[in-house]
Amino acid sequence: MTIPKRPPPAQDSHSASRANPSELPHEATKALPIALLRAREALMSRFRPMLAEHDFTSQQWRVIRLLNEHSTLDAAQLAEKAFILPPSLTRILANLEARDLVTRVQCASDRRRYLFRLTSLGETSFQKIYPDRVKIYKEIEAYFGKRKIALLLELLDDLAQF
Amino acid sequence: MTIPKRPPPAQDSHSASRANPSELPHEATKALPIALLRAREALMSRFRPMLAEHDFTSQQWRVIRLLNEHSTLDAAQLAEKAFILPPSLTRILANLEARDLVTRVQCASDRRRYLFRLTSLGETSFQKIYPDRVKIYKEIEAYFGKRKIALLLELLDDLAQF
DNA sequence: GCTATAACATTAACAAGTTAAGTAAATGTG
DNA sequence: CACATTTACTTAACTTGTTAATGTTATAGC
Repeated sequence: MTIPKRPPPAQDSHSASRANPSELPHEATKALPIALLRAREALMSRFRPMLAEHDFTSQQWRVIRLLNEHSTLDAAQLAEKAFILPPSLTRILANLEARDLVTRVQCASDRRRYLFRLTSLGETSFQKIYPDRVKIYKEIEAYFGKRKIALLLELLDDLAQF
Repeated sequence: MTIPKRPPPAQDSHSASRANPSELPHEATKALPIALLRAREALMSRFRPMLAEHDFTSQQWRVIRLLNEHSTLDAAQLAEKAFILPPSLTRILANLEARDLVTRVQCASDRRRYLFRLTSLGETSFQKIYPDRVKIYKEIEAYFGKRKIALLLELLDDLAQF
């Protein structure tokens, strides 16, 4: 995202520093949804350029990665695991099929479903990208520490139950 | 987002449960970026329908809220505080201006800049929505606890420095 | 003062998020 | 079997995310 920093505003006549008796966050920058966004962006700003060099978006990569792990998945399974809504997934899969990275086979027992699988080109792409991903993840670990990552994951999973 | 749960896959021939000697997350669902996304979505799935009833997206609402707090901001300040990239912000502001919720004034000392301000209609909209927002935030607090929220915010801010 | 450079906002082009509606296949009930 | 309902995926329409390029205004160096 890389929003450029600016010098502090010359003046800011009101309310930015007022009391907050309710103790609820009133500045957008202190709200939980934004904090989650900022933290995620800090990570994605490292992964995104790397993936772009391989001509993938982060969503496309999630699909590739899942198909590498599970060999075949249908659209609903991909949507759930990659946390991508079905309409987005339809487009992403169409893109990946057009690039011959993924193939679809209609499921025999339920013809509403399609099973997706990596092509050999898709597998090759995965193998090329994976080491770069590991490298970045290790940088995150080096900065943040395994313990804090584990703690953060725990809190996030808990919050996700809400 | 509300991705429907599905029964576990009938069979999953390989690698989903293999050893992971590197101790790096290999399942997409365990990666930090996805965990951040899931947690955020848990929150947004509450805010979004409420905002939609008032005909706002969460991004539009962030802009409205910031202009309520700071009375006037230029685009760069809004982009930084709302964590929205300039091209998106341009469209959002155009939308809000078209709906007469926000006005723009060209800055006299620097004619590249525009200062944005809520209209009275914009202020009214803010006042209508704010109580609903507080209500939802209190539900989050009730579920998650102030202590855990504070801890999570701390970790997220730390990670955002990466 | 003039020119090169930087900064602010916008436009363009494409990918993805979001909601609602649509199509086709499966399932359940009478 | 006929019919309504549900499920899986897709399409449509709109908004936002993302990168690159453009036009305009400020600023810095000469």
